[in-house]
Amino acid sequence: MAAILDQDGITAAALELISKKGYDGLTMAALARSLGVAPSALYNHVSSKDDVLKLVEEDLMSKVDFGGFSTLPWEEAVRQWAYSYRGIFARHTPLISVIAVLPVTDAPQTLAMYEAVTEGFLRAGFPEKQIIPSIVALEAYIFGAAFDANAPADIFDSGRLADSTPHFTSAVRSLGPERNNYPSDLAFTMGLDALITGLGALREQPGS
Amino acid sequence: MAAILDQDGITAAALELISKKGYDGLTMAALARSLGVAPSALYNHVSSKDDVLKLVEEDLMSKVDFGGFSTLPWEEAVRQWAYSYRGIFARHTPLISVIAVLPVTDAPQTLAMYEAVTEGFLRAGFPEKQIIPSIVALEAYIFGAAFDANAPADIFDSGRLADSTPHFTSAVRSLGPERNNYPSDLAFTMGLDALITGLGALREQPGS
DNA sequence: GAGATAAATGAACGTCATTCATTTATTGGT
DNA sequence: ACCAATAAATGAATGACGTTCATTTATCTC
Repeated sequence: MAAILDQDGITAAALELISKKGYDGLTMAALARSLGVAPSALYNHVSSKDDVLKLVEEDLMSKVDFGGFSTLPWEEAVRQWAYSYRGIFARHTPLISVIAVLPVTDAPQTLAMYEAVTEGFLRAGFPEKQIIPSIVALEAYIFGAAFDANAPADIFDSGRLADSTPHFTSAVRSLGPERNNYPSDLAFTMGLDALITGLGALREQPGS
Repeated sequence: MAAILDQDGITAAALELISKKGYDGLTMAALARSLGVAPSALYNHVSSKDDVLKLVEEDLMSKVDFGGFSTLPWEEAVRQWAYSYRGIFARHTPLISVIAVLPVTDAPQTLAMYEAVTEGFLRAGFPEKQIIPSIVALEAYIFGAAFDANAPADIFDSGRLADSTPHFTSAVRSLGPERNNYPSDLAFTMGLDALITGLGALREQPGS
C-alpha cells in the first residue's frame, strides 16, 4: 500500500502539534488527524506513544548547539551548550522525565552530542575519569533549570503566610520593586558560572 | 454523615500506595479502594488528582532536612539539605514537574523550608539579593539530580554505535571495569561541591 | 496476472479522571 | 425529642485516551 507514513513524518507532525497545542494536545488521535490518517495506522511505524516521545527527543537533541566545543575555550563552549540545551528543553519539559532515564543506545543524535562534549572536555585537559560525572552534573543542572524556566512569575509569593516567613519574603522582595519577579534566568547564569568554575578546577594544569 | 475521609488520611494513603505500587499505581480508584471508599467520595476533600499530588508534595517537603542551617557551617548545611532533598525526591520524580511550577502560596511546609534556608544564607553573609537566585540554582540542580538517580546502570551504553563515539565510549569505560556503571552519586557530589564553592564566593567577606 | 506483503482502516476494549443526582448519617436549633 | 439543614458517601454515567486486531487495500515481485 502507499506509504503515507514514516517515522520522520510522524516526528515532524508531533513537533508541530506540540508547538501549537502543547504536550496536552499531543494525543495519538490528534497526531493521526494531523497526518490525515487513522490512529491505528501510527502503530505500524511506532510501537507506542512513548516511542513518539523518543523520536521527538532525538530530533530536539540534534538542535542543541555543541559546536563551541571544537572552536571556543572550554568555559565558553560549556556556556553556549548549556544555554542552548536549556532553551530547547524548557519548552519540552515533559520529555525530561523520559530523557533522563533513557539509554543512549540507538540514539545517534544524543550520542553525537556526548561525543563532541567529551572531546571538548578532553581538549580542555580534563582527566578522563572526571568527564562523564562532570557532564552528568551539568546535565542535571540544565534539566532542572529547564523546569524552572516555566515557573510562573508569582511562584514565590508567600501570600497569607508572609508574616511567618519574614526573611524569605524580604529576600524575594529585594529582587525588585515589581510584585513578583522570578529570577530564573539570573539564577541559571549564577549556578552555571559556579559549576563552570568548580568543575573547571578539575582540569589538569598544563605544565605541572 | 460519618467523616471517614480527610486530607491527612488521603495524603497518608497516597504515600503508602506510591511506595507500594509506584506512581503508576496511584489512581483515584486505587486510592479510594485503599481507604475503603468510593472514588467519587474523594472529591469531597480534594478537587482533583493534581490536588492529591500537591498534598503529597507538601508532606514530602516537611521531611526534607534543613536543620543544618541553624547549627552547621553554611557549606555543611547546604550539603546536608541537598542530599536529603535529592534523596526524597529521587523516589518521587513525577512530582518534580508539579513542584517546579507550583506557587508556594498556601504551602506552609515548603515555605518553612525556604525560610530556614534563607536564614542560613543570611547568617552565612550572603547579600540579600543573591539568596533567592542561589537557592533557585541549587534546587534546579537537586531536581535534575533526582531524575538522574533513577537512570538505569546501562544508560551510557553506546552499543552498536560505539565505534562512532570513541572518546565518549572510552570515557564511560574509564569509570570502572564493570560493563555499565552510572556515576549518579559521584556526579551529584562533584556538581554540588562545585556549586557550593562557586555560590559560596558570593558571600560578603566579614571584615572588608 | 497471481500471490505475497506492507500499510491503512474502523470497530472495540480497558483504564482513567471526573461529574452528578441521590441517599445517608450527623449536627444544631427549637 | 423532633426536624431541618448540611456534610459526606454512593453508584452510575461520561468522555478522553492509548492500544489491539481482524479486515481491507494498494503496491511489488515473480
